[in-house]
Amino acid sequence: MRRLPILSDVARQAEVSLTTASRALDPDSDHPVSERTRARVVAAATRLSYRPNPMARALRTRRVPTIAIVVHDVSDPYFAEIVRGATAAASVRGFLTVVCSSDRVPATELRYVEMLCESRVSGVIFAGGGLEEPHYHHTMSGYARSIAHYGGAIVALAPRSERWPAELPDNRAGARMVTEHLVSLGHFRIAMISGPATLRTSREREFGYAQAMKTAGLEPSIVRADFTVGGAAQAVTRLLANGSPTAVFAATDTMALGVLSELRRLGIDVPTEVSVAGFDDIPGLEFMHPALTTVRVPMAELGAAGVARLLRQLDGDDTATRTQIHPVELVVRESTGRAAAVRPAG
Amino acid sequence: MRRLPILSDVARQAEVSLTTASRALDPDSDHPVSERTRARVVAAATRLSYRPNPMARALRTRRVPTIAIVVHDVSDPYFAEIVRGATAAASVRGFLTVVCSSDRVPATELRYVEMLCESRVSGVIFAGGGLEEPHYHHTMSGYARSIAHYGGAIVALAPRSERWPAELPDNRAGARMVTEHLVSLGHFRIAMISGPATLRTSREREFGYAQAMKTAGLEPSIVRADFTVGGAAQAVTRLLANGSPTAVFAATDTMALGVLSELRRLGIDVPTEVSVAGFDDIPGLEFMHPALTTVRVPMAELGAAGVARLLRQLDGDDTATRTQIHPVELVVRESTGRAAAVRPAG
DNA sequence: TTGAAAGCGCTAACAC
DNA sequence: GTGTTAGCGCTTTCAA
Repeated sequence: MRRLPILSDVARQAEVSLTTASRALDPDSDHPVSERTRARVVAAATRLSYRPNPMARALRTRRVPTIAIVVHDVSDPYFAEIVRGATAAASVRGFLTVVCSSDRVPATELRYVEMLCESRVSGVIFAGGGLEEPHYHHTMSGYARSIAHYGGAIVALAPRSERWPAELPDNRAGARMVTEHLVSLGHFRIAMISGPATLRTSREREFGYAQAMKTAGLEPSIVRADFTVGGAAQAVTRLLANGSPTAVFAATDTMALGVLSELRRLGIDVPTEVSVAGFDDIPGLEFMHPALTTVRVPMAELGAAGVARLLRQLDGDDTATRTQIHPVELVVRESTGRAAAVRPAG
Repeated sequence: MRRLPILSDVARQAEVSLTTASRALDPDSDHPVSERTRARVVAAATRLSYRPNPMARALRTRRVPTIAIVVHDVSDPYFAEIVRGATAAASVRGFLTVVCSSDRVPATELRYVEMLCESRVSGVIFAGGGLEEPHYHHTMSGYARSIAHYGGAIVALAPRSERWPAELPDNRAGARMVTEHLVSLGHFRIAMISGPATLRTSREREFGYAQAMKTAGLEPSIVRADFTVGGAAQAVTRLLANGSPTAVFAATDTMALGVLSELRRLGIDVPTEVSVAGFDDIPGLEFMHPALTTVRVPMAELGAAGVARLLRQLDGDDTATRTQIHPVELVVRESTGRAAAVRPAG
C-alpha cells in the first residue's frame, strides 16, 4: 500500500462500518461492541499495522496528547532536572512534552506562550517564576485566559502572582533551615546573595533567611545577583564591601558555585574562613570541592507532580488545594563549618 | 462569542469567501489576492483576534509545525546545551520542539521514537549516538522508515551506524588536538577514559587519541566508563592500576569532572602531579578549580544546525553533503601543565 | 449491537 | 482575482 492505512481500510478488511471499527479500537469507549466483531477489527488493524492519525483525532476531540513546559533556561541544572522529571511522567501517560526555554528573556517567554496557545497544547507547566511587571503580567494573563478558554490546563512550579494551581518547593522553610544551620555553627555575620527582587522565589527564600536571622537576633544583609554563576561571582565584591561575612547563603546552588569560585580567586578558604551554602541540590555537587552544603529540592519529583496535577485538571478531578507545598531537606556537606571568629557580646 | 473564532467567521465579517480569507491570511501563498481584499480580511481577523486552528491545518496539509529532539539525558549539560540551541532555532521558524530524554535506557528511547512516529512530528533530531546492537538497530530502522514514509525528516548530531543526514563535531581532530597538547607538555604516559564501546562518539575520540599517541611514539591506554561523573570517578582506580599516568584525557567534560574529584580525594594534585583534560567545553568550567582544559564543541550551534538541516530537508532542498563536520577548538585552562616526570630515553 | 451521516476547521483543485 | 466544492481521517450523534 502506498499510503498509510486509515480507519476505513481497517473497516473494509474487517467488513464492518467505519463507526464500529472506531468503537472497537477505542479502549475507553463505553459503547457496546460484540466480542466477535471487536476481534475481527483488532485483527484487521494489526494486520495492516494501522495507527490512528493524531491530527484527525485531535481535530475531532479538540485535544492533543501534548503538554508544554516553560523554563527560564534548560541549561540550568535546576530546570533541566525538572524537565527530566516532567517529560518522563508525561510519556508514561502517553503525552509528549514541548520544552520552551526563554533563556531568561521575558519577551521570548511571552512569544513561546503565544505559540503554545495557538498550538492548543493540552496544558502548560510554568517551571519558573513570572515577572512582577504590568506588561508581562497583563499579556500572560491574556494567554492564560485563552488557554483556559479552549480547555487547556495550567500549573506553576514556582511562586507567581497569577493565581494558578501550583506545586511548590518549601522555599521559606528551606531558607530558614540553612540559616539556622549556619547560626548553630556559630556564624553571626551571615550574608545572603539572592536573585532578582522581581522573582517571588527570591523573595520567599529571603523571607525564610530574614526570619531565622531575626530569631537569632542577627541583622540580615542581602545582596542581589541574577541567578547565574557569573552574576553571583561579581556580587561577592559588593558583599565583602558590606562588611566581612563569616558565612554566605546563596539563593541557588548555581550562584553558590559562583561564590565559591570567586572566594577561591580571592584566596579566601571555604569553610575555614567563610562558610558557603546553596539551595536546590543540583546534581554533581558531591563531586565539587568543597562539596556544597545546600537544601534539597525534589526537582524531578516537582516536574512529575506538575504533570500529574495538569492531567488531573484536564480530567476535571482536581479538587485538592490550589497550592501544594513539597518539603525540602537540609544537606550538610563540606562547605559549611564552625565560624572562625566569635560573636562579640551584646 | 462563546467559541473561538474560525475562518468562516473572518470570511463573513470581511464579506469574502472562505477560500479568499484563507489565501489572504496565508503569508506564503502564491495565489494572487487584491490588496484591498487582503486588507479587509486582515482587519476582520485582527478584530476577532482570529487564530487558525493548527489541528485542522495539520490534518489538511499533513504537516505539524513540531519537531522532536531525542537525547540521552537532558540533565547532562552537553545535551542541555544542544536542546537550548535547537529549541531556540526551531521557535524562530515557528516550530515547537518536543524533547525526549531516554535517561540512557535504550528501551525508553525506542518507546519515545514510537510515540514520535505516531504523532507524525515533522522531523526528529537524534542528538545522541545509537546502540550498535541488532535489536535496537532493527527497531530503530523500522521507525525511521515509517517516519520517512509519512514525509518526516531525520537528522543525527552524533555518529551513528544508521545512514542519516548528520551534523557532527570533529571528534577525531579534537581528540588528536588535546593529546598533542598533552604530548607537547612533556607527558608520555597519557591514559584515556572513554565511554561505552557501543557508542561511535567514544570510538571516534579514541581514534584521534590513539592516532596522536602513535605519532608521538607512545602507547595508548584506554579505560572505559559510562559518560557519567560517578562512573568516571570509579574508573580512576582501574586507570591507576594500569600504571601511573602523567596525564588523563577524559572523553567528556562530565567524566573529567569525575576524574578531578577522585584524584583530589586520593590527594593527587592537578596539574602538578597529573594533568587532566576533557572534551565538549560544557558551561561553567571556568568557574571550577582547577579550570578544565578541554575541546570546545559548539553544542548550541550544533542543535541549531540540526534544526536548519531538518527544515531544509523538509523543504526538499538539502542537496549538500550527507555529513557536515563542525570544527572544534582546543581550550587550554588550568588542569593541564608540564609533566612532572621526564620521558625515559628509548 | 450496528450503521449512516454529519461535521471538526482548514486548504487546494477547479471553475469562473 | 474570487468563489464553489470536495475532502483530510476521525468521532459522535441519531436512527435502526
